[in-house]
Amino acid sequence: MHAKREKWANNFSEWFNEVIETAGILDVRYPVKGLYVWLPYGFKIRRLVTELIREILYRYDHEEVLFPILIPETEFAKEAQHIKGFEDQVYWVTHGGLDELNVKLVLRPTSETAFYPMFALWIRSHADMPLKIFQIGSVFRYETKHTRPLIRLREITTFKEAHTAHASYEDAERQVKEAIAIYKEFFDRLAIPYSICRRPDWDKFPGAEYTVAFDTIFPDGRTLQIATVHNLAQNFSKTFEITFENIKGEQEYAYQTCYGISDRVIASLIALHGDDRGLILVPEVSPIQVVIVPIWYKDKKEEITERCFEIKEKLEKIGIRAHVDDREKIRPGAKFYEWELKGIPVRIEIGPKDFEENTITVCRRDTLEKIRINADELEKIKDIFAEIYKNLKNRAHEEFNKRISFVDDIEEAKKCIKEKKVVRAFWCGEEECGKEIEDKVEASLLGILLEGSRSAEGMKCVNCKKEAKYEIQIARTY
RNA sequence: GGGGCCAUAGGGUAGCUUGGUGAUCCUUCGGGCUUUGGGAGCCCGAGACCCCGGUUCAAAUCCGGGUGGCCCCA
Repeated sequence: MHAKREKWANNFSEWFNEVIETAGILDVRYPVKGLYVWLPYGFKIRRLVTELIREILYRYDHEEVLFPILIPETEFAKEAQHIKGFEDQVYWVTHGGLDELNVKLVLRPTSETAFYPMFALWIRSHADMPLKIFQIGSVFRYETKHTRPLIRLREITTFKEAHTAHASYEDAERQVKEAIAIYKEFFDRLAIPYSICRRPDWDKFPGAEYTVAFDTIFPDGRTLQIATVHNLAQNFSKTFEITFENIKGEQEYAYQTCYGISDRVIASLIALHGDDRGLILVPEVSPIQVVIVPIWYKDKKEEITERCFEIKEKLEKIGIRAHVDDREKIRPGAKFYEWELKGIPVRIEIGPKDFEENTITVCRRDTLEKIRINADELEKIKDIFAEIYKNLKNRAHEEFNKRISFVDDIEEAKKCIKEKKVVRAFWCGEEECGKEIEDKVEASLLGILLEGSRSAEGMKCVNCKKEAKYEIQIARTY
């Protein structure tokens, strides 16, 4: 059994905005368009999510750094494709006090042009590589489209970007695969389903040789790009003079990759697991994993409260983040709704009956199922976490798969898109034909499916009917 | 990229056409008494016309501009 998902399914946009505010994630009333305030509860989720990616990146030998937010125009404009891709969406700092600056500064929209002049100084020989570093911080983009909390921001506050340099193209290719593995683990642990596509050339990162992207599917049928991995080859190293002495003693340009994830992970976490009662958090990133609500009864009040705190301590001893909600003015029912809205995976109730019989009443947020267990069997809570994770993951994957339609006719593709589906079809690989597909179905060609794709052998292109080379994914996007 | 709608207490609304003491129900917050196994009841209290300019004796209301929000189409 699960709580209803009617509003979530039918009126997603409203549901999302409401939950973000009422659950205490963001305050959207900050007086600048596209900028929002992280509230304490949202900030805790954000911290746990960034800790998770940090842990994985460290395990894969990445080192963390922090670069300045301002980039001089002279560096920013060096790479022709890059500036072309970003010039219409950067914020400029043009003045220092009343003086006009000689060299204007951009608020970084991404940090390649901040990192790479330093790479040129740091890298001297093949022994300095692979160089793998990352940072977590804000980037700024002057979005002209409709801004949305966590989805389309003017300040992306949680941009987790990694930059690497390598002594060979092969090693950069290996790094692309490693980055994909890192992101797969990250999203898997958050129970977020995704597809992995190689973006078409006309939609790759400005300055990259190619771009691989992770997309998930939202309840309204639109896809959301949640991570990208770029092979930069030698494009940036040539403009930023990042050279190294190779084994043969020759100077060579470095091979580079970069990859990033934004606040959209948290948007997905909220959107994909929630229901009409609010959030449902994956236990690993829930600021409170177990909330304990005392059910007071006349003369037993103090003993029951005491028991609650004993349980909390025992839970903390076995590594569970627990909280006792002992607010006096709010009745238990109101507390239940509030913690459900916030997505706390497990609630424990301790009332007079539990007190007498040394039991606790355990309620799961995902299924709302209530059971009573012995108060000495707290290890069982960990099993319940595992079950919640598994259940959320299965449910999200089912939703994801339900949204995908396999199509071999362009009219049918158009129809499916209209019905809020994500389309998979075969494609000849020609750019002209690909753009024609986008025009015809009024959606974006997300790219060539890299994982879980069907063989294109003997298949025909969905549009031109010539020999197909790849399976592609087409969708309306955020 | 194009078009439309909107802004009044923490949230949701009425008032605006026809300028004249800013109201309402539901809610939020503070205080008090009774309560507590799924959103408690009663009493008392707090809190608002988005910003800048114009018209006017007088602007929430009319006019201009700005900022912010939402929706539809491409």
